[in-house]
Amino acid sequence: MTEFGLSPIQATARDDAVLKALAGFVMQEALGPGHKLPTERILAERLKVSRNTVREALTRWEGLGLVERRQGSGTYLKGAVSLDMLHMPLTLAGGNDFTSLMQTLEIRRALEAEAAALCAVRAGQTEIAEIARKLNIMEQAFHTRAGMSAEEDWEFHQSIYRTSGNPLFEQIIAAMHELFHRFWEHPLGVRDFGHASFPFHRTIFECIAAHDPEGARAEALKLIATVEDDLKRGAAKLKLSGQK
Amino acid sequence: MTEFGLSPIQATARDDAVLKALAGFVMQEALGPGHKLPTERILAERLKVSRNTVREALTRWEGLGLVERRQGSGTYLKGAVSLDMLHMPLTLAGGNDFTSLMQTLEIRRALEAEAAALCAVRAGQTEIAEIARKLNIMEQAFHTRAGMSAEEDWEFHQSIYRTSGNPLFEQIIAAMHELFHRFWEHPLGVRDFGHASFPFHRTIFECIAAHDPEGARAEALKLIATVEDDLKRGAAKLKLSGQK
DNA sequence: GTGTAGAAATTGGTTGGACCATTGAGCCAT
DNA sequence: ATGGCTCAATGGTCCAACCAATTTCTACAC
Repeated sequence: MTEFGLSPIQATARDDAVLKALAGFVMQEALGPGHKLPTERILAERLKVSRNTVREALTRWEGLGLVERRQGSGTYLKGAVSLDMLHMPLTLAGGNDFTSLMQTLEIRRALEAEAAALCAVRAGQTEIAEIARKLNIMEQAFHTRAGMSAEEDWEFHQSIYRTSGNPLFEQIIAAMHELFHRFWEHPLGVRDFGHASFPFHRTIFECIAAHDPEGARAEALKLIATVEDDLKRGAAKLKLSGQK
Repeated sequence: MTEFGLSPIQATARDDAVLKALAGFVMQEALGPGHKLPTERILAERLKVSRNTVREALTRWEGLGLVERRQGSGTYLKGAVSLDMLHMPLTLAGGNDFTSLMQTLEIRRALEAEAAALCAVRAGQTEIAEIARKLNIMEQAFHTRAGMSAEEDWEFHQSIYRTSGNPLFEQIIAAMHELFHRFWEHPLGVRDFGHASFPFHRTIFECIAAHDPEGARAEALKLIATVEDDLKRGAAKLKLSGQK
């Protein structure tokens, strides 16, 4: 079954060598997200490779979302980097129809419920306070801006994923989120999209604060159900065009 | 709610333009995995960009596992490419420890249960027959080879994901599966890994055939639980090294 | 004719140097 | 202080080579 961990050694692997050295440097210097790392020219000189090679290596990290390049400014770390890191690029094919939207929600339904349950189990006082903070910000934005609180809403959810203790939840759900919003270029649908989900944010939080995993799971499912409902209503409203 | 579709316009985005053009070319020519795509030099000439830029673009695709470069031979497609693709690089920090294994299982627990439930709802006679076939193959392999049936086991599960009607399940769980097995370089753990999960394959199938979504979900959860249990037992068995 | 070793062409990998576009810091006049 | 200016630093692009692995072609021996 196992395909032997033997990777066919490549005669030329300067890129990887550069990345390994750079990862070592990052760990040694204890650099974290936001920190700026050496100039391409400096790296090229220090590592005794061409600047072009350095660029290809950094391009890989950029593609992995580990690093952000700002022209005229520098290259900055965007995530935690360590030597023993596993990268698993996943490419999802999408379609622009109602079905695809629903499919992203089916994934979210499964993951969101599990993350909420895990969060309820593992959240400590600090994490609960943080989630409460995000919840208050979101509720306030919701009231002052009459429902326009997508940004704060998303941050509230993210704090839950993080507290689940499993980084994969945040990464995968974030991908679903992006996939969903990429198809949502046309807000022709329901005008008050998201209103129905509002009350469940607080009920989810209360279950988490009470360390009630099954309750949190149930409330998360209810929340997703309202979104699915909104979506179906929107699709029915304009079932004239773009159905296929 | 939307965070303003205004993406910070980037003056320079030659790389992306190259990839977009190349994706269009691949679709137009109906190229699939294994096919060879134009030389870097030719692409540079045709697209009126430097070969260097072409290389950075291809490096991105290579990092995403979409393409494979063979020096002296050419660049070959390794996966399906379409214009509307979402690339989601998953990064799992921490390396070779027990925690990472468990994290992939937490994701599988959520998705596997949901997929089984959806499958029970949506499976028709044809799909049920196909799943039954895979189940029989797997059970036979299990008995004749004394438990070594990982390949057939996986195919059985895949047929369930496909029948769920949502391709995202198969893609994401496949990623988790690969992630899991990449950590599993050391079968030092439990000798009869997977034995405990065997009976639940048939119970899951029976629930699906009976169109019982909640039953299928429950059985899927039991199956994952046995795997988690095996894993914990294996970890306890060699808790001397590599625990951190 | 056939097979094989070696030359030649092809192709990705690397190098070094140059220039452009953007950013940010310092400076100066208002 | 503020706004605009210059100017150095930095990432982005381009070019023209050359290196290394692979493939293809060719000529020679049999």
